[in-house]
Amino acid sequence: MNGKAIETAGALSSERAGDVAFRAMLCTLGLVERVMQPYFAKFGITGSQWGVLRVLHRAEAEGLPGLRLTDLSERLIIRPPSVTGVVDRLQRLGMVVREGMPDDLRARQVTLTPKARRLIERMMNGHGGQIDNIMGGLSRDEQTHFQRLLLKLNGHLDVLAKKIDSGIGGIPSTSER
Amino acid sequence: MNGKAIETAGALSSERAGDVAFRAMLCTLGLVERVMQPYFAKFGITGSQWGVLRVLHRAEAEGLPGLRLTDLSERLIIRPPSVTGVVDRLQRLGMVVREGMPDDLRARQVTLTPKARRLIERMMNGHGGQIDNIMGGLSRDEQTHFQRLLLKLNGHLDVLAKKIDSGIGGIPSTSER
DNA sequence: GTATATTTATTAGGATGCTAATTAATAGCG
DNA sequence: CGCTATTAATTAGCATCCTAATAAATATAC
Repeated sequence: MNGKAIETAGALSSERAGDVAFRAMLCTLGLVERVMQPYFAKFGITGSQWGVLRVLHRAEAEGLPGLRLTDLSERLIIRPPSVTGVVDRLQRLGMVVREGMPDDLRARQVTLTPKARRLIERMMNGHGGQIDNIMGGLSRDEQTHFQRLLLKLNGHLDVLAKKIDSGIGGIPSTSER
Repeated sequence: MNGKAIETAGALSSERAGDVAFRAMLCTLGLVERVMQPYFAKFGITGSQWGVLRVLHRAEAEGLPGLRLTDLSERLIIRPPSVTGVVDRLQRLGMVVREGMPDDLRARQVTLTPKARRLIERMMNGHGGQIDNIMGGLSRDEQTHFQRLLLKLNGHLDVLAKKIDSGIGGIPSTSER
């Protein structure tokens, strides 16, 4: 039940801005994934795996030696079971380690290995160029504006998502809106 | 190798606009999917399945009785094998039919069933409200602007994606940019 | 006219994401 | 203290997406 309705985002003149924007957004995201994929493949990992490495790298910069699966779940905005899978594969690749935590035997801390740190170092170099490559369709000003709109939209979506998570509210059905 | 590196899109002040925008975008994608999923589930289908139904509905409006798998692949911007899967499940749900084409025995035409048309009718009613719900984080003007930026970025990404598809170019490696 | 190339669709195998249900450990309440 | 509720992580089962490899039919080339 993973919804990824990507469609070419042509406007039918009769449609509202929100509608077109919505479809354009899904379309954009599909394209971004498609363009990024070969890039990550060159380093032998996937985009999701890079996400984990990146978050762990950031955590280190914050002074944290590692993160629990739950922390990763929160920072990556994916559910715990999904984290388990990605971390499993990263562990198989020798990129991370799962260590039991003394003070809470339920939790496991995920830590980067030296191998992962070397990879991150290597990837960080070309990363800016790759992003520029992707975002190059927009001018600097447009990128800034785009960013502002995205962050605002994200704030809104975050509220919606949290409502859904807490079971309350969710989505107003056709009849009650 | 499906890349979906969603991360919370916080800006580290030291980062460039493109970088933040890029992460915000991935983050948005994740949130949109998460919010849309329960909505589609209420109708017993997934977002991807809705994508197919919607495209077929549009095709009908264009006077086409149905579309080949390849046409769906192009319009949905997903690879043919993925289309096969989604259509399989829609067929199992009794929403579409695969018909052999007389003039080209390789191709199969996918057509909506009356059941699908009834569902589409029903979904179309609440759909605008759902989109408004999602896009409501932005004002009308912002939505319009957002749309403009997205379409522009899409044009750019389309070029990149086509380059990758044709094997030419691809991604400039770290050293050659 | 036959051999090769391209197109259409599918299968096989891997990675992600989700929900629901489980297991184990910690917290909290009476 | 002991029973219950919550939290952390995992497992099981679906649905999507992808790439690579096949099978079948059509197009093209010589």
